[in-house]
Amino acid sequence: MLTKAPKGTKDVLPSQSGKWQYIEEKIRRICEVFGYGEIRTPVFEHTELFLRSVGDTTDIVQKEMYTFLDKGERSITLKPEGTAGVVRSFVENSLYSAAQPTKMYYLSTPVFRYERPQAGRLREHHQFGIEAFGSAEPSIDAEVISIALSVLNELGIKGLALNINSIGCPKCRPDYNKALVGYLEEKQSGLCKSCKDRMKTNPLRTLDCKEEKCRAIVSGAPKMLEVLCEDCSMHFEGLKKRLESAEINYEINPFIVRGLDYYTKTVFEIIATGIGAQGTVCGGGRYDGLVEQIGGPPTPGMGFGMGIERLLLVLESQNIALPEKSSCEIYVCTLGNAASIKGFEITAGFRQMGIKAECDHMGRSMKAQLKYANKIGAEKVVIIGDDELESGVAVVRDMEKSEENKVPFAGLNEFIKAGK
RNA sequence: GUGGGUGUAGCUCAGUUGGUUAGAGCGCUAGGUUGUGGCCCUAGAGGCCGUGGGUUCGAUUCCCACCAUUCACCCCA
Repeated sequence: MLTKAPKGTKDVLPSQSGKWQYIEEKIRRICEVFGYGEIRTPVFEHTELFLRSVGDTTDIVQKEMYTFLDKGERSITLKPEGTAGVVRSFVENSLYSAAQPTKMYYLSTPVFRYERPQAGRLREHHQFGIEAFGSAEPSIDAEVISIALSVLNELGIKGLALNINSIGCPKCRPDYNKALVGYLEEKQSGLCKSCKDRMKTNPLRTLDCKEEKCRAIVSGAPKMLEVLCEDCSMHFEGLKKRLESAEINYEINPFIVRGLDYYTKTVFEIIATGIGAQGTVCGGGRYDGLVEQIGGPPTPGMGFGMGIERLLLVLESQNIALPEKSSCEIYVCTLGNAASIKGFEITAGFRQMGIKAECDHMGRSMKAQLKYANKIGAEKVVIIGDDELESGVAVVRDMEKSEENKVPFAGLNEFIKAGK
């Protein structure tokens, strides 16, 4: 137990962290191009924030949060999603008083949910996310969605499906809910138990029930898209037009509703096949009432979350190899104590020039040192033994070509630099 | 929270129809040159056969429980 990471958590080992860094660099560049600035918010927030934003009837809040009392008796929760903290910060720091829109991203922020782990699901995972405040125009919806797609394209991922839908606004959704509940009540006897509950608490959620019998019933239900109010309908049309003009393929999926209460109008998911049952790599939507609900001025918002671990699963399933950095440019091989000291000095000199250099720390034989140098992918090896110490001239071996040169100690830096 | 699968070396896995010292490949360490890597050869280190209980003369093997892990449901990134 002592030497076991908690259930649903994973170490990112040095052999893997290069992939993370590569992805993160790509994402940062794309966000910059789109004009989004990075925001970092705390790993934990007041529990109240999530109750109010995510919604206290949602599964996330009801059974998945890591909540505890701190020593000052405050109820604290490890963030179960990325948006709430950013909204809180937006309000707290009065970012709404600057020129709008406010466009922000967060990267590899840890997110916690107490769930049973499975393929593509962890108790701690990491998200890249976008939040854009202040614009009610579908233009920003299209921009946010295209950021997600840019990231996926840039990484060479193929064959993902963009699903979009509109779930209306406080003006039109109540009417729809009424119509939906009316329809469901007629067919009530055929519904599963949880759908019967959902009819009362959150009827929209029946739309994405996985039960065969429910799906059959729900497929005949009235569609939100058919009863959107004028405003929502125009918004959705505006989004579609912009996606089309950017040649972004999408599918309208009236059954995606999302499990967080704050969504309005646009919702979307980007779905991968081939990484197990949890195929949603990216999900998000518009949240026009959220800022106000948290105590800020009425401010529209739009955003998404993307799971880094799921992204890595997709890359793996599509056999996309990410470029690896060369780990060692120069290995300094030394024989004996005096040479070891000189080698340490020479290694330090290389490092000061920004060259990736290593030396022996194991007191190994020359043969073993060369084996090791080969194993870590050293491009060149500088060899220093008694002869070299005496003459002040080192042997520089090119590992790939198996060629050797004699180079005076004083000229080593120049020689290596010239060879690069 | 519910259901199924799996737990033998660092990793991937054999194996014991219940019987003395539990195996392979890879990896690791050393050697095969007195100062030269990759290939090859040799040797070595490394296992409470997940944990606890039961059956038995005897359990890593059979039974039960627990734990871990994995896949799926619920839900989500």
